[in-house]
Amino acid sequence: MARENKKDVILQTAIELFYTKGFTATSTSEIAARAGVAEGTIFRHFKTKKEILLAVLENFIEVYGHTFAVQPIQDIVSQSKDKDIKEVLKLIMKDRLTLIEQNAELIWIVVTEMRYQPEIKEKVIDHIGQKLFMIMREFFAYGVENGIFREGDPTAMLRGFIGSALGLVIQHKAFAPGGTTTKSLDQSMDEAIDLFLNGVCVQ
Amino acid sequence: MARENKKDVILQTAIELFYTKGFTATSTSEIAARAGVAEGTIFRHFKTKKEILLAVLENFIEVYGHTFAVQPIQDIVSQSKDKDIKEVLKLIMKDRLTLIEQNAELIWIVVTEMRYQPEIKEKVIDHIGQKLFMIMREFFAYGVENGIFREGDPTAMLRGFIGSALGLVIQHKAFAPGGTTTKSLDQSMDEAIDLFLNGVCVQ
DNA sequence: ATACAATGTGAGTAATCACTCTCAATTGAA
DNA sequence: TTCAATTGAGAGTGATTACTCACATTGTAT
Repeated sequence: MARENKKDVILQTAIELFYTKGFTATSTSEIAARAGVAEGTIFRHFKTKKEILLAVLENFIEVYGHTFAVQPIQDIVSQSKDKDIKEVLKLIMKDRLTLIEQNAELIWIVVTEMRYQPEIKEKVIDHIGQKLFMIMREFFAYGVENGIFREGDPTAMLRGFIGSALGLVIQHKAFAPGGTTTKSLDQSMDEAIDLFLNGVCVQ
Repeated sequence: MARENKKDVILQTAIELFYTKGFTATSTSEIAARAGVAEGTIFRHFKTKKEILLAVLENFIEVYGHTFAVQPIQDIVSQSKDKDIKEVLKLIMKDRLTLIEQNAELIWIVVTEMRYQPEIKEKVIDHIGQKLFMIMREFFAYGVENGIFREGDPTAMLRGFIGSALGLVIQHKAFAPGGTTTKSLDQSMDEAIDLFLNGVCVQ
């Protein structure tokens, strides 16, 4: 019941509802009811409903602007000395995939609403896109230099990686319940990473 | 002004608006205004607003249930005899990617709304998912048998392929205008296909 | 304890929503 | 032409929307 708490509860409830129902389909009255606060309280903390979405976006940017982009480089530097570098790469990718999977709700909300609201799109591109692009360039450049990756456009590699991750997440989040999927997420990740690294062709 | 025309005009307008604004954010009055009909006319042809979305879905199923899933197998069977099979594969993938690119609006609407409306999800899984899964199993099984693909789960391969395509489409549809992308879609496709076939690692 | 600002509340508001209803225009068959 | 059915139209409906406002409660500093 602390003061700062209510804002967080509202935000968390909003994320849940935005994910399950969509932004426009979620009413402020429903957020209030589910958060256990009065509707007026929402507008005490957020000027408009859209501002809640923007807060969600900042949450997203915070997570992915830092955790996603900065950490893996530190990891790869500290761990790549004594281990097989391909294994380290796998670990890092798995770590990234797990992060994506864990924040699938945030990702979904931002990616979908990005298409409808240009301001969000710009923010995402500015804060995530460029940073991610630069980091990935480093990431793949490092791999290329050490003879792990072949020559190629880092953007294409990044796109492929994100595509693989998205495919995984979509399958598990959207199709898994009620579908025929019996494999664990961990196993699927291994397959996806292997496929991303080695392709489908016989070598 | 023909009778059957108005229904088509309404549907087409709805697709445009659903794509640019989202389903719930699009009002029936706006559809009516943009389609140049009275609001009552909409409900003469569609019982509810949701029924318009279901009509969009059937449009989607029609296109992808046949054109997308059935035809490529016929193509690969008829063409793989005398041509380099890897080239045939490329052609087919390119064809599929183009189809996805061309129907990106339909795909977006269905994929997003699928998450919110269980009935749509079921229909998509029943009509597209399973069909696509079976076809792809054949597709990759054929490749494995002929020593083109290595052993592996067709589902993972399918997921990777769809991921690659999604990454491409997302990049081009969501980021391209205003972004730093200068490459043609064709070139990006080649890169994506190459990456999907051979992976990022040095062989 | 008192004062003051910050936070919480819920009834209230105008606008908009999906949808209905009544009636006019158009159609096709006789 | 005549009749009946289908289709188009648009004002009207209750419900719901995001948001406001006057007031109650809380926390903090003096």
